[in-house]
Amino acid sequence: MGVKAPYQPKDEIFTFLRPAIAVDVVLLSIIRNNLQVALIQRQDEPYYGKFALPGRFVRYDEPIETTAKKAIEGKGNIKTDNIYLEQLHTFGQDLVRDTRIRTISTVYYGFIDPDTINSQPDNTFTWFKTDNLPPLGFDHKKIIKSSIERVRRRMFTTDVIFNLIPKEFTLTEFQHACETFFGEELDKRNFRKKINELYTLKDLKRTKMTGAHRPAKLYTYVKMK
Amino acid sequence: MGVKAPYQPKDEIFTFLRPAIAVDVVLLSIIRNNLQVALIQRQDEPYYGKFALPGRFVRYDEPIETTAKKAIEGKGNIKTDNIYLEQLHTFGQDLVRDTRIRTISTVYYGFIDPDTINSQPDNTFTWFKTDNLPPLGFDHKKIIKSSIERVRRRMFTTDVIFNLIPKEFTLTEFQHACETFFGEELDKRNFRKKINELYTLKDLKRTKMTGAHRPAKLYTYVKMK
DNA sequence: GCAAAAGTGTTTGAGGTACACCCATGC
DNA sequence: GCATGGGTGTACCTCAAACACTTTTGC
Repeated sequence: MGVKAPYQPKDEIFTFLRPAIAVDVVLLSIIRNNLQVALIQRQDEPYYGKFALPGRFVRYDEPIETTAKKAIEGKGNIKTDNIYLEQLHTFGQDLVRDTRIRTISTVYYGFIDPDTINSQPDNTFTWFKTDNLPPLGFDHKKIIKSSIERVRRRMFTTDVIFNLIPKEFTLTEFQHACETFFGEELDKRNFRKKINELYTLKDLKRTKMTGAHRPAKLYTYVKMK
Repeated sequence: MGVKAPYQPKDEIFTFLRPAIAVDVVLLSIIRNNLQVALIQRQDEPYYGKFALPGRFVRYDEPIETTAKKAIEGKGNIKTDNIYLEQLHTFGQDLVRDTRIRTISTVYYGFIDPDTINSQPDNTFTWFKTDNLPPLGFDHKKIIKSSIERVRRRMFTTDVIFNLIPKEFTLTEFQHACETFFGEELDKRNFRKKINELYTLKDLKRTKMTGAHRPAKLYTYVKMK
C-alpha cells in the first residue's frame, strides 16, 4: 500500500452522467384533531394532475436545507421561520421513479402549527388526512407512512410536538393532539404528570371557555436551555 | 387552483447544472476489544494522501445501495454478503466539501465481523480505533462520530450487534463486545438475563478453552421470524 | 341543581439494578 | 490445592399503568 506516485488527476466524476437529486417535504399538521399532510396537485409530468409532496431539485449552489425550505415556500406561501424541518431518509434505489431523469430524493419532514396555515391567504397546498390519502404520484405514499412512523418514535425524546400545535393551548387540547399523533387514547392524569416532568409550560393566567363547564387554563411552551 | 391547461413540458431539471451525489461508508468492526473503522488512504485530490471513508460517486443507473456495496467491495476486497448496511444521513449543506465539484454525500454505516476481515488477503483498508482517529479528509471525522452515536441508540432495539462479532462466540466475548461498543462495563448476571430475554442463542454443545480455568460454552445467534 | 369538561394522588406491578458465591479446569 | 475465569439467583428500587372523585362553569 502507500501513496508513492505523484498525483495525477483522474476526475472520474466528470466522465459519467450524474443522477439528479431532489428534496421532497412531508409537511404535517394537526388540523381539527386529524394528522394532515400538505400536498400539491402536479402541474407537470410525470403524474400530471396527481397529488404529490412538494419537492424541488437541488441546484448546484444550494444547500439541501435551503432546497427543502424553498420547496414549501414557493408552493404554499408559508414562512419557513416557524417550521421545524428534519431529514428523514434518502430514497435512491428506484432508477425510474421519475420518468424524466434518474432522481435521488432526500425527504425532509416538517411540522407547522395549524394557526400559521390558516393565516396564509394564498395557499396552494391541499391538506389531506394521513389515514385517507388520495392516489399519489411517485412513491410518496410510502414516504409519508415512514415519516409518520419515524416521527412517532422520536416524539417524546424531543420537543418537536410543540411545532404541531398552536402557541397557546389548554392541557386537554395538547392531550388531544398527542392522542391524534399516536393514534391511541391517553390517561389524563398520567399525561399531565408526564409532561410536567418533561417540559416547562408557562401558565398564561388566562382561560379558555368552550361550553357550559369549567374553563381551562391556557399554557405556552418554554424552551429549556 | 386546479389543473386546466394542457401539459406543456418544462423540464427545468435539464436547464441547470446538477450537483454530484456520492456514498460514503462507515464500516465498523470490533477488533481486539476496540471499536474500529475502515479507512483508505486517498490516491486522488482532494485530501491526497489523507485517510478517508471509502466512497464512490453514484452512477446514473446505479441504485445507491449498490453504490455503497461497491464502495467497500472495490477497495477492501470484502464480500458484501455478510455486511449489514444501513443509511445514516445525507450531508448536503456544505457547498465546497469536495473541491472538484459540489457533492452531496449519503452516508451508510455497516458492520463486519472481524473473522471475515482477517480471512481477506488483499485488503487495502486500514483499521483505526474510533477513539484515536488520524487526521481525516472531508468532514469524515464528524460523520464517523454521528454514525457511532446513532448506532449506539439503535443497538438494543435490533439484532445488528451480531454482525459485529464472529458467528461463534462465548457469552463473555459477547459481553466484552457490547462493553466495547457502549463504552461502559456491564454486570455479568444482568447481561446474561437480558440477552436471554432479547435473543435466541443456540448452544453449540462445544466449548472454548482460553487458559487454566473452566472452559466457556460456545453459542451462535439464531435469527427469529 | 344538573350536565359537562377541568383538575388532582395513590396503589400496584414489571422491569432494571445491585450484589456474592460455587464450578470446572490447568498447572 | 490454588489460581482463574465461567456460570447462576435474589432483594430492592424506580418508573409506568390503572384507577375515581371534586371543582367550576352555563343553562
